[in-house]
Amino acid sequence: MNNFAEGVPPEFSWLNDLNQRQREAVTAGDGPVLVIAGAGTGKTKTLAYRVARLVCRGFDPGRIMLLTFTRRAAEEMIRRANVIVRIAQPETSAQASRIWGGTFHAVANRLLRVYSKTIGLEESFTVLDQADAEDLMNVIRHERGLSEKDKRFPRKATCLAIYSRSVNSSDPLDHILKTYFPWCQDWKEELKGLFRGYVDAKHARNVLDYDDLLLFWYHLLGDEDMAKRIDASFDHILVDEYQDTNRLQAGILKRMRRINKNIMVVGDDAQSIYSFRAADVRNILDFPKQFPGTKQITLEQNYRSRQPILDATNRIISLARKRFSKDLWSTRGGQQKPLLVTCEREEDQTDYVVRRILEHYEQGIPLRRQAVLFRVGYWSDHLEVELSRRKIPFHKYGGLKFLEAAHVKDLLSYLRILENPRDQLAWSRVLNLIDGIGPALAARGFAFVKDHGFDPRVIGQFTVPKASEESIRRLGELFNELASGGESRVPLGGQIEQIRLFYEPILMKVYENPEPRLGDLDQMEHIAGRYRSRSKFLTDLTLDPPTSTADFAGVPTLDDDWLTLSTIHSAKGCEWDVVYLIHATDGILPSDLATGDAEQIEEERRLLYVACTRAKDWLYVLFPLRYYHRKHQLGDGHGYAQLTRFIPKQIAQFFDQGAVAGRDEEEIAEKPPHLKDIRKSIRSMWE
DNA sequence: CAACATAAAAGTTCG
DNA sequence: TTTTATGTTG
Repeated sequence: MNNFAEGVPPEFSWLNDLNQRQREAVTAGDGPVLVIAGAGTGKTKTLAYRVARLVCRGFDPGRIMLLTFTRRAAEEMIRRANVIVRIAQPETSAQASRIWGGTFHAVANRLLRVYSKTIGLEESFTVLDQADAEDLMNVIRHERGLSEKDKRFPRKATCLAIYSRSVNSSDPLDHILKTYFPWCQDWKEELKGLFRGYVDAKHARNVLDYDDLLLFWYHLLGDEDMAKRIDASFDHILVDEYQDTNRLQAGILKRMRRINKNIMVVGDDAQSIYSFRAADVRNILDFPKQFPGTKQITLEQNYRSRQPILDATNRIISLARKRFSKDLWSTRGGQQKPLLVTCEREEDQTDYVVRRILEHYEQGIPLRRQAVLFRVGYWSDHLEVELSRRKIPFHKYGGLKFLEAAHVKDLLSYLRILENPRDQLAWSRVLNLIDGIGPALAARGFAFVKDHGFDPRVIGQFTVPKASEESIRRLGELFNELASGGESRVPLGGQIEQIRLFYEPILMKVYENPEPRLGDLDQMEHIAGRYRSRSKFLTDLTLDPPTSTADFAGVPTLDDDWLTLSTIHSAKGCEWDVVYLIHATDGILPSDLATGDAEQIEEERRLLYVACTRAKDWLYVLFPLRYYHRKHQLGDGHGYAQLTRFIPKQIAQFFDQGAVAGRDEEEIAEKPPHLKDIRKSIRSMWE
């Protein structure tokens, strides 16, 4: 341990920012540590300080691994750690940015590219996103004749879900089928065959899916020498959101720490909301068993929410079946209870939310510090329309992603071919786009390329019907320019430009409404401008897909201000001054799709808990009584919808209650949360 | 063999 | 509403 020069403030001066428990976690010595951190208890801060302290004590940042749930979380922690390091030890040259930080998947990708040779993986492998993986699964499904109508074999998405759960939970297929996919039980043998075919197909195409990233990492560590080598190259491992890791991830950590036992995991069992990804709360509950000698620290002081909000959220979670008992408390007092607002119709809910947003805005809370949360992406549609109409800027997180749009996938397919010519999915996409070429010809075209040593340039010589001759020749020319002379010759931006020259006429013809799609291509080119390497660009897009329009817009200017709309899942780890939870309706939260068994319902309860604990000062829980356009069947159509079952009477009393009726009627029985300053509003019209 | 038309069925949350 | 299997036509 280097202790640097005198005159530097002793480290306890910056450790004073922490409470005693946090400090214990930050300064914990060697060995396994489990931190149970309730919502808003300074989890990010604790991890950032821990990283900073390790760096200050002389650990090489390149030998620290920080696993988080999103890349943004990792970047934020590393940024904060860097700031602290620079204050604590201005003379150090240690850069926290050299840390191995990111999601399990992203770190796996990085490790696997280093060790690819040892496990018989070609370094140029590409990563399939979910849609690609589904498509590939579908190819095998057809090949094996499992798709005839009378068979009613599970659809591609279901097949992949079953496969994925098997991989991630390390449970036997039998058990998975019985528990989660009982209607597919009769297909056990066929599914096994399908999965074998799927694994082979990925191998042949030199691609990995998301699950493979973890699986290959796990198996890489299965070799004892290799495991020792990798173990020895990381002094410390820190894991955030441990409650949302699955068995496979736990297995990886176990194998990463066979010798060195320096591992700290942080999480909150009350916020476990990813069981659909095979996350297993037992991971965090059993951690002390997996790592004997674990030091356990619980953080209970909440720095986020005002006490009345905590009173309500503590009650909500207190109804959960089993949990690590902890009661959050805050020194942030206040009188304002959270609000429970009954709305007559969805329109009333929208009106109410928009009005409150503007009021808070005038009160001095910028849009950036307000957020609207919902269970499922499309439930914000109505609100989005209204926000656009009123020109209130917003960014939406979660829900459909740009990358899933067909035209974006088209464009990326050209790049993927250049990167990995064995990627048959990309080939069939690109070939099918040419008029007159369908699945059969595309397959022959791929075989043709394969017979010529996977050189994409030869596609120009592939014989096709007259109508397609010209197009295929130009495709050959395109690849000729881009694939010749190594990657460096044409910069990524130029590559995309040339591809667009070829692709845009096709796009105009194939899609009915091409204008907004052209705009998306502009944005793709714009993002690509930030990358030098094509391979990095492609993997980044799949491992860290842009989740909102904000990611596309690049660095926002300072005076930009926008409201956040987000699914509850994407809101994890975030906080806002004002939070509006819309559609807190039974049937939506809990989702009708998730009321199968008690465990699923419990998870929906935690979802509500996560949503409510995002709020610092103001919390609004809204639910409309009536739905006209029923996107899902809510009970028996005509009846009234009901408030979520997770806020029964005895809990509702921790909320102030209000109701909103039609547009023209006034609010009834509601105590306004603050006095409206009408003069100020009127005046502000002219500012 | 590609392209379009038709009918039925499923439909979340994310890396 | 979108996806998926199948039927019909050029």
